[in-house]
Amino acid sequence: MSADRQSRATIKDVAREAGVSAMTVSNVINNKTQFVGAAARARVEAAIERLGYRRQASARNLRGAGPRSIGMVIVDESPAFLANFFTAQLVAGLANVLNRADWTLTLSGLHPDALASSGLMRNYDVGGLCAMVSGTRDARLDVVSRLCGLGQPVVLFQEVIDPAGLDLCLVRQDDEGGGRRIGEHLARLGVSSVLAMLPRQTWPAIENRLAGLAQGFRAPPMGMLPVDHDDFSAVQEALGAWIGAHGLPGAVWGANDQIASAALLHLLDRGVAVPGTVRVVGFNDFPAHRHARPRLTTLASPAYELGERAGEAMLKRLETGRFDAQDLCLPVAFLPGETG
Amino acid sequence: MSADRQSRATIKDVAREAGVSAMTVSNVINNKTQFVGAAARARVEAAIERLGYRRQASARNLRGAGPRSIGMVIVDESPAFLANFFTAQLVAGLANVLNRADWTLTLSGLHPDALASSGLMRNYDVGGLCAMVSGTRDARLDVVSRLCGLGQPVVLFQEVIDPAGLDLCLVRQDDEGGGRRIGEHLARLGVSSVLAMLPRQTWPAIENRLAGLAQGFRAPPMGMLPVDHDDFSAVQEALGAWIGAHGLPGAVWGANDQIASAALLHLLDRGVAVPGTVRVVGFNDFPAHRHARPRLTTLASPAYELGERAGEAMLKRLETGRFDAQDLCLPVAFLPGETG
DNA sequence: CTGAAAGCGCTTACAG
DNA sequence: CTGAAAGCGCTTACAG
Repeated sequence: MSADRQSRATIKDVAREAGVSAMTVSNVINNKTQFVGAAARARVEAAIERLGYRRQASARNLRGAGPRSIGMVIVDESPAFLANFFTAQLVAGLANVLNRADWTLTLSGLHPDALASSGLMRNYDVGGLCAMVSGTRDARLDVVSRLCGLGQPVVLFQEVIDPAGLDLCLVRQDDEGGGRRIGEHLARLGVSSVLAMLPRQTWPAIENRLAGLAQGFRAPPMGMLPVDHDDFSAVQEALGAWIGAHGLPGAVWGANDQIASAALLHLLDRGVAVPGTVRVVGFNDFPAHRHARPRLTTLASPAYELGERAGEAMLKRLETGRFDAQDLCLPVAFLPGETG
Repeated sequence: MSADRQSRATIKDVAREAGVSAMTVSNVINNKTQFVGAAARARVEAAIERLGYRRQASARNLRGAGPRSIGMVIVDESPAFLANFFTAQLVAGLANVLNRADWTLTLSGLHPDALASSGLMRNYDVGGLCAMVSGTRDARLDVVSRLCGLGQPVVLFQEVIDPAGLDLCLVRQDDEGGGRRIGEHLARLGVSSVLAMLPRQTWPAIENRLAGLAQGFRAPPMGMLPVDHDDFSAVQEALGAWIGAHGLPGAVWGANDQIASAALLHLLDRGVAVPGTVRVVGFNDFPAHRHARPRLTTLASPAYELGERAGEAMLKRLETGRFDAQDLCLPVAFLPGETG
């Protein structure tokens, strides 16, 4: 049905076809032009074309400088690990940087319990690892220590731990600065009090947003409401109950746009004027929300850029033997909408 | 800073440490239990643990049955190739199936112009290719013929071409059936006329949806309006202009949910009652739309399952030498909302 | 500028 | 049940 394994042309076949040695073919493939005459080069290129030769990556990696692939692992309870827009963008940025440099991206999504027995741990087939890890702080630190124990460079997204002494680089967005920007914005508008709605299982990124918010607002939120952020109705019920007990806040801040959207629609359903009576602000702009009515005031994540920066840092690390910096922090952009 | 290349333990190191031959280590790693005594096995496992040994994939692939990785290539003009929720879900499904079978997923996004000179074409480092290709029909067919020319199995998503004689399997959703379902639904409600809004650069999937719609409605749409589906305002302006010329249709069908959402909001802004005066229906449910008000009536895509099925088909093909079937078509589910 | 030899770390095929 | 030899297709290191 197709060209099978035994019929695949090797470097020797190309060499014979072109009337040169295998070495010369290798030099042509690798663009070591200083070692190859123009005539030989042309004959080799013609032979490659004629035979449909493709270099076998495994053989190259074995003798050469190791695997030319970077692993991206997303450790998450959910099998639909890319469902998240933030993650998908980040992976796209990473893949593009690597591909441009002739590196490959090996993507895997892993349940926390599956990590220990995964091919990622048992096999050596990538030159370095990028990771996005969810779960409790303990679970996350466990994953990180396993990955770092592999003796390969690791880039960790959206995490805050001390990288000293580890072959580790943190790549994250300025969640604290973003929170501060929101706090300042609300303070300037004369908002009296803020209700913060947060995912039940909190994250360092979220904690930083919250810390920034308190700083910028020059006061802590009047309330902190943990919610099941994936469950739209649960978020709304929680807000309803909170308002029943405490009355309307001056503003609701959702730690991400899913929460903020749910809160916004709940307020509108209650007949509360937004932003007249209550202001609503989110975090991590999700393009699908951009056209919802009314448009949510939020912050734009540099997710794609985070992926790019991670790729660049990793390639540089593999080249030089060490990470230039171990903590890269990208700014987030304020995105004024109609709700806050 | 870390265990470097020269310090990586090999199968020989493990063999020496365990007091067995390299062969026995290999047998343990590969679970060929019939060839290894329990005692030897235990000593090998202990040695692996002690040395932190990981099998080198390149060496295994070179001597063994070839690369244990599948390539997923997304050929798209946009560098943010995963921005699309459909694609991201599909990739997640594919990755999970492969990882479970101890295969790896190599992801790349490629601009159409970059394909010819890509590592994908020049190197042999995956056992098979899955592809999602956008662009005009000619451009897409060109990509497909290049991929099939590689002499490796190819799984192609959401495309309709004749796979006869090719080592090719099509994996797609039942776009025609989905369109028919919508047509029947609107006909049953007594809708008099349908305006179809389609992406300017049309796709086989979209054409099939449209064909199904006409069948189910027992009449072609009264109008076909091509729009820039990525541009929210452009979609709205196009609809406004169309209504100015032709009056209100009985229903608007958006070929995808982005278009339908934009159309819906335009109608509401004009003060048109939805679904009272005009019904609105989309296609390819996007979770972020599920909670927009009013909820869009649409169809749910089995995107994650498409990825899973593709992975299963590819693994089976690599095992048996041929695809069981060359055209897999998954059903879509009708998702009634409040707009149609 | 070109080539013959050795070797990367595994697995295959075979002998005991 | 265990092991010594050969070889996968490249690149490295060296000789001409």
